[in-house]
Amino acid sequence: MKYSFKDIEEKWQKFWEEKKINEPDLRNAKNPFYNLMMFPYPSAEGLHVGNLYAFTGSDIYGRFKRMQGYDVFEPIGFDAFGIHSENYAIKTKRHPSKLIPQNIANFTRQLKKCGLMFDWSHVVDTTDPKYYKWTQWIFLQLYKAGLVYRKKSPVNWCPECKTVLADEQVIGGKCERHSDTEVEKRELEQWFFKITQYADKLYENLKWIDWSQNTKTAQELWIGKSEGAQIIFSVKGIDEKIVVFTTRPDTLFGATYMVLAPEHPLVPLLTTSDRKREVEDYVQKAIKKDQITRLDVTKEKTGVFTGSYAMNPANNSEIPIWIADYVLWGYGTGAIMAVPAHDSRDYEFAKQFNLPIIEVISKTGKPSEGELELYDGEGILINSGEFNGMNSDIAKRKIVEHLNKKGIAEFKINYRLHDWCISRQRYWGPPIPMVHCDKCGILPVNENDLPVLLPETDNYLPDDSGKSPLARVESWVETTCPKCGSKARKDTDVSDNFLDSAWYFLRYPSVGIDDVPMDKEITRKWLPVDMYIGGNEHAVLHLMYTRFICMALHDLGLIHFEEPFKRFRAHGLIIKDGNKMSKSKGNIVNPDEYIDKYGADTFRMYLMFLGPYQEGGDFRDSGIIGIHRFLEKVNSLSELNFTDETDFDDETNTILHQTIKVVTSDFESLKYNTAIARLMEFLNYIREKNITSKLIIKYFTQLLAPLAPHIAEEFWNKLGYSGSVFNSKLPVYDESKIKISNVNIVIQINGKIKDRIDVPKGLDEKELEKIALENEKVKAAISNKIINKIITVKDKLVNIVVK
RNA sequence: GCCGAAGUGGCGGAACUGGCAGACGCGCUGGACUCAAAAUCCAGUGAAGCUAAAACUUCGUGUGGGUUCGAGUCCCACCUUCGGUACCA
Repeated sequence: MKYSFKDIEEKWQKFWEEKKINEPDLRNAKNPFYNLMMFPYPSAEGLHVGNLYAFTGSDIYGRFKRMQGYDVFEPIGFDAFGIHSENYAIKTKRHPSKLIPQNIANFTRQLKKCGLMFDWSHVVDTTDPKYYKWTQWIFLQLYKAGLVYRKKSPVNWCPECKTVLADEQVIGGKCERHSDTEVEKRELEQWFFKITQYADKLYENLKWIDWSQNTKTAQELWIGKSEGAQIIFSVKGIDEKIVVFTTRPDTLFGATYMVLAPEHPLVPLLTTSDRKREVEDYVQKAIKKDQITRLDVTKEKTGVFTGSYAMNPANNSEIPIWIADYVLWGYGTGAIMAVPAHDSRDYEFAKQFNLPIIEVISKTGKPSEGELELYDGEGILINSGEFNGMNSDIAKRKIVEHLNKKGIAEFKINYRLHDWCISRQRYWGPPIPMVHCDKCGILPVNENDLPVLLPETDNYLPDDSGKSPLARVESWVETTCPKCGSKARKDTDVSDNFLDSAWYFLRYPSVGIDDVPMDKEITRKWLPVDMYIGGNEHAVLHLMYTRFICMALHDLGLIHFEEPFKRFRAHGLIIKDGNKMSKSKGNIVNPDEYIDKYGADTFRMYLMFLGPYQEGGDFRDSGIIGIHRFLEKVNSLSELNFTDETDFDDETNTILHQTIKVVTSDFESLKYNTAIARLMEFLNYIREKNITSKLIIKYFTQLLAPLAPHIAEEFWNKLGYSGSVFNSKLPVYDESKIKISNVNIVIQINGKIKDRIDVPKGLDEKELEKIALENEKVKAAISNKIINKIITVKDKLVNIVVK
């Protein structure tokens, strides 16, 4: 019989939808399992193979859990606000409010063909006022908790997007959305979320959360916790202090100069009149320099002397104060003590400007001979007064303690992480729910007045003014002060798209309940998420922001957990012809074509067969046919006359139960490629042995179901079972049925294989040895040699070592 | 530069705690079926050597060393690719 995948897939998709097979009872489920995948941005181009790869792998896991008896909730939604959507709308000259619903409809149509176990009754669309009302509400809760503030500071400005960006959205000095647009620094007043207040918790929890290690490492590096000390340096002849941060207080005696970032506020004060011109010149240039050149490590160091000197508190020596752009205003205190002997950057700078280099750490405890080379490791202190001879790790503590008594040093932990700049000067996002009143200042909108609706306007293009297009919609901007009632103005920025996605999964189970963002009881039942699968490109974006938001909501008593995901696994990337799939490379694959040609089951399995799910794979058409043939063979099983046989020979039992065992554990560890290989082997066996037992076919169908849901349902039905195969329980393997009576052991001489023979399982070492020595090939090979020793491994091998 | 992952047939990839390298699939070769082709089925398929054929021998998991009776797997040094990060004091 022909494998008419089209009919089969349509039939079962309809069945699932009509019977609400994939809609668990969220209030009464006994055994909840929340299976989450990263919701897509609904692009106009439609569903991408990358999306489908991510979804399919997650879906297989969800279906697998379901067949283990869980009530699985597997929702989907659309991350439809944001610059990406808006830029596309601008490009194609269609208003985002018209374009996005079309895209969502198209995505929905495509997704419904892919055999995914979505609960379509709980869809989130971030642009729906019923959703973004609560996004704004979360903003207000954080504001009330003191986690939101407004500050004028140098922020990242993308000249292409014409908006500010958070640090996480600047990739290598370029805009996340425009990989060839350099981000500029602009001094603007913006809203920030105090994510740094949670820096330590974000960092520490990484030690126990069950996430892919590479994701955790990325976050660890981004948060960049470093332990050290702050030390105060006084300035000669001026009543000012310079505070520095260092992780190496043990090298204090080797500090031969200081460096301030060009933006440091003390710079004008420290500059002597004779140096003024040079310094101002340098500062001007440095600030103007774009990020890329400034951060280019390979270029020569530049800097300028201020004319002032500081006192090294260790030995009261005078050290010159310099300004250089290798010191960053955004990190630590924006000033350093430079220890050229033991820091590569200081070393380079000192060489360039002929500054003194004093060795204070050496491996031996004695000064190095010959020309002094950079050494940035640990060691023994020299040239350090009373601390000489001390180990650097002890000296780190002692020196700070010593200075602390004088009140000029303290231990300090610094983070690389910066506060999250949340405002965007764009149109397509939730307006920030704040009001500016001349009398009362800046106030939050009353919660009862939410949502602050995004105004309809055709004049939504961003401009270079540093103001959002919303500022141009006068009628919308005008409002009344929530406190005094007089005329006031709405905040005209919208919030970052990553705020929308920071809490979408909190909303899913409560979709349809409109008086609260999250129903308490349902949230307690379903959250935190049991399994989250997604791309690692969000390691320091979405995955960091969402942890912060949950921690904040937790501390506000709004949710009962601080870590949103019990498990997170990053899937690999699909590449084609050695490259990431992208429009610019012209190697985009449209899943529709393949699904039309081979069916969703084939395409799903093919994607999973490419390689280990957590490592990704190389997309090439040629392999699809193999999976399609496999499913055709599966389909042809339906021509069998099934028997009720339930007693099988040892071989069949062994293969059956081993297959169940291995496939089940492969599903659990997301090794879908080997699970598929196992099922292929099993099918080959069934065909070779002409097995017609209904029971065996049933087990096979169940194991196949998570991978190829449509054909599995069809078969389930053909076997005479009613309802959905996904309401059945996966078979559990029985170890006692795995009977191997004979094992194939290897006989080696000096580690080289001479023969392979079948012996009964469980023979002891002596017996194996005897068999090996009686082997004809062995006899021939060792005839006149002396046996040194014999190594036997039970059920595996005998190795005869001869001279 | 630093951090991480990986390098296995013609290709995608298997190989549990060191113990039969190349599972499974693609491709290719030969055969069956066919007027022929496609599809399907059967057999073979790491390389070299030696054979009429088989048997057999040698080599073989990026490179070079090492540990071990035995290394794709462990250790050291290096090379390459991919990903992340980038003057973070």
